[in-house]
Amino acid sequence: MRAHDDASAAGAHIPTQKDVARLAGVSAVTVSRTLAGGKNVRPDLQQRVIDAVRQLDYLPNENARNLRPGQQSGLIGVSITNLSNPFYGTFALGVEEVVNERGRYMLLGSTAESASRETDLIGNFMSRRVEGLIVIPAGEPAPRRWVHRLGSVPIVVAARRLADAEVDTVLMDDAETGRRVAADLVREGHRRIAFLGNIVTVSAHRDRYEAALAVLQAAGLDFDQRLVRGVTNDVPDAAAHTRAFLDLAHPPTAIIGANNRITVGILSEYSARLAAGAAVEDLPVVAAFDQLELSELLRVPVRVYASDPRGLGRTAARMLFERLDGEVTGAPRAAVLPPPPVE
Amino acid sequence: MRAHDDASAAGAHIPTQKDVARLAGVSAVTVSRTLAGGKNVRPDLQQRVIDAVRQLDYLPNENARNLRPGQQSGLIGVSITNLSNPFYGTFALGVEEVVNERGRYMLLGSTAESASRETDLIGNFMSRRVEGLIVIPAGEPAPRRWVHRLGSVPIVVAARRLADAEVDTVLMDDAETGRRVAADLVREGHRRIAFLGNIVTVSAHRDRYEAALAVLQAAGLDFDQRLVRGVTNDVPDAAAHTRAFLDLAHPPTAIIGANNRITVGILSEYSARLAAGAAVEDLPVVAAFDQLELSELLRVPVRVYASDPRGLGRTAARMLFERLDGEVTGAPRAAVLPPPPVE
DNA sequence: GTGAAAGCGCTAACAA
DNA sequence: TTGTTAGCGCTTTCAC
Repeated sequence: MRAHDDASAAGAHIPTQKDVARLAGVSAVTVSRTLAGGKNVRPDLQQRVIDAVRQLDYLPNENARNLRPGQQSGLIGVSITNLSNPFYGTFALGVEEVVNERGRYMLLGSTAESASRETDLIGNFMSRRVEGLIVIPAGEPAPRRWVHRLGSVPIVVAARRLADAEVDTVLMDDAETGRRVAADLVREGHRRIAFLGNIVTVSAHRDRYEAALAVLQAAGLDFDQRLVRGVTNDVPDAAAHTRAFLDLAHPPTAIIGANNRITVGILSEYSARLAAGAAVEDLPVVAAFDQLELSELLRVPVRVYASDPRGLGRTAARMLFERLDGEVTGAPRAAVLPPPPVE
Repeated sequence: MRAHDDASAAGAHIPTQKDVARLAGVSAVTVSRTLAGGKNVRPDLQQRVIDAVRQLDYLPNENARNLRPGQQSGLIGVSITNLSNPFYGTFALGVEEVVNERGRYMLLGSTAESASRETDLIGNFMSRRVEGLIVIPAGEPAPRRWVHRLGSVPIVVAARRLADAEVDTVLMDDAETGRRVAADLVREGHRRIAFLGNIVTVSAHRDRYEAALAVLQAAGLDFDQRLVRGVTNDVPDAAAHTRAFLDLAHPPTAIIGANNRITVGILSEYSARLAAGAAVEDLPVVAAFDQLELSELLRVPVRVYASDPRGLGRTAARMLFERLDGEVTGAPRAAVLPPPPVE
C-alpha cells in the first residue's frame, strides 16, 4: 500500500505551512495561529486550516520553529554509559517518564564509558539546542572539557559525581549501602573479603568501597589489597578476577561486586566452577549492589543491596525541570536518594 | 567554577556564526566554509576562524543548518516498547552502534505498548525531520495511522510484524525457535504444556505459539486452551497466571514463557512457592524465549532459547542505512535473523 | 579566494 | 480578525 502512496513518491515535497495556507485559502500566519491554539482566528477559517492540514498530512517543522528566538527545542539530552545494562535502561525509563509528562523528547546516547564519546554526544546535544542535559558520566578520570560549553543550559549529573565541576547532582546513598554490606559481612564472621569495582574512575564504586573499608577498620579488619581489583570491562573482567581469587591458596570468603554487571561476572565464573564439579559451599558469598533479578532463586549465596534506578532517573529529571521552570536558581544542588529498605 | 563562568550568566547570548565572523574579521560565509572543511579559504583566515570558534566556544546550530534544502538532520528516530527490559535496551544499543558509526544521533522513546504514545512519538520524530525510523511496534492491534505520514522517510520495523503496512522488516526466527521448544518438550515426554504470551497482539508471540502448536499436533497432542493465557503487564500477569496454573488439580508439567519478562514473572511465582515450602520437583519446567542471564545457576529447571537483540538492532540499522544510501530501492524487504545455535 | 544576497519554515511585531 | 514584513542561523548561488 505504502509504495503506491502519493506522499512517498521519490523526491516528494514535504508540505510546509505555506502549502497548507494555499490550500486553505488563507495566509501562513493564520495557519500558525490556528496550530498555536486558534486565538484570534475565525472558526470557519480554523476549520479550513485543519482540513488542509489533514489533507496534506502536514507536520510542522520543529527545527524551523526552534529557530525563532524565545522558542524551546523540546529536547532533553540524555547520556548514559550502557543502554544494555538494565540498571541504566531503567534509569533512562525513569527519565523518559518525566520528560514525557512535560511534553519533551529525548536525545539519548550511551558512551560505553568513553570520555571522548561523551564529549561528542554532549557537543551534538548542545548543537541541537537541547533545553537541558541529564548525564551519567563516563568512568574515565579525564577532565570534562564539555562542562565549559554548557552555557546556561541546565544539567543534572546522576549516579556518579563529576570531579571537576559544580553542577546539580543526584546520587544513591552509596556510603550507607557500603556500610550495610560491610557490617553484614563482619557480623557473619567474614574476615577475608574481596572487592571488585572501578574505585579509581567511578565515584559510586569508590564511595561504596571507602564506606565498607571504614566499617572493616572500625572492627579491626582491613581489605587485603590483593583482593581489591579494578574492573573495566564489567562481566569478563569480573569473571577473570573471580577466577584468580578462587585459585588462591587462601581464597576470600566473601566477594563484593560494586555493580550489577560485575556481580554477573562473578556469578558466571561460579557457574563454570559448578559445572566443573565445585561445591556450592566452597564458593565465597557474593554481596551485590544495584539489582539482580531472581537472586533468591540462585543456587549460590548472593545478597543483593538493591537500589532504585527508575527513581534515580525520575529524580534527575525532576531536578532538571525545577531549573527549567525557574523554581530553583542559584548554587548547584546535591541530592541523595534514600538507601534501599533493609530486608 | 561554572557559576562564575561568563558563558553561563543569565540570559547569556549563544554565539552564532556571525559572532565568530566578527571576531575573526571575516564574513559569515568564510566561517561556514571553514567549518565545512576549508575548501577555497586561505589558511591564515581559516586559522583566525578556528581561533575565534575556540574563544567563543561556538557550536553551530544544527536546527538552522537542517533548515536549508538538501541538508540532513542527522537524526534517527527509534521507538521501542520498554527501555528497562534488557532485551530492548540491548536492541537499542545495537541500533546506536551502527547509528554512531554513521555519524548520526538517536531520538529514542519507549511506548510501554501504547499505540497512542507510539503515534505521538513518531509524529514528533517526523516533525524533527528524522532521516529514518526504527520501530518495534507497540503490541496493540490498533491500526497504525502513522504509517501514512512517513512520506519518503525510510523505516525498518523490528522484532514484530506490522499487520497493516508493507515496510522493511527484520524478525527473529520465531517459528523455528517455537518448533525447537515444542520438539524438546515433546521428546522429554511432556503432554500438558502451558503457554503465556500476547498471542493476539504481538506477532512474535503468535508465531512462537503457532509453530509450537504445529509440532504438538504433529505428535498427536495439543495445547489445553485453559493453559494458554494472554499477558499484558508482563511480570505481574505472568506470575498471577502461573499461580493459577500451579493451583489446578492437574497442573502443567511445562510452561512456555513467550518472552523474557514473562519468564521472570513465572519464576518470581516459583520463588514464592519455594519460600512457602514447595518442592523444586513439583514445579513445571520453564521454556524461556529471548534471554535470561545466569539461568544455569537457578535452582529451578529453566531452558533458555536465547535470541540476539544486539544483532537484531544492528541489522535493523544496517537495513535502514542501505535505504538511506540508496543501495536498496523498491519493494519492502523482510529479513529473518538465524535462530540461536542449538546447545 | 572572498563576500553580498537570498531563502529554508516558522512566528512575533506591526499594519490594515 | 487577518495579512505583510522581518528575521531567527545557516549555506548555496552568484558577483567580484
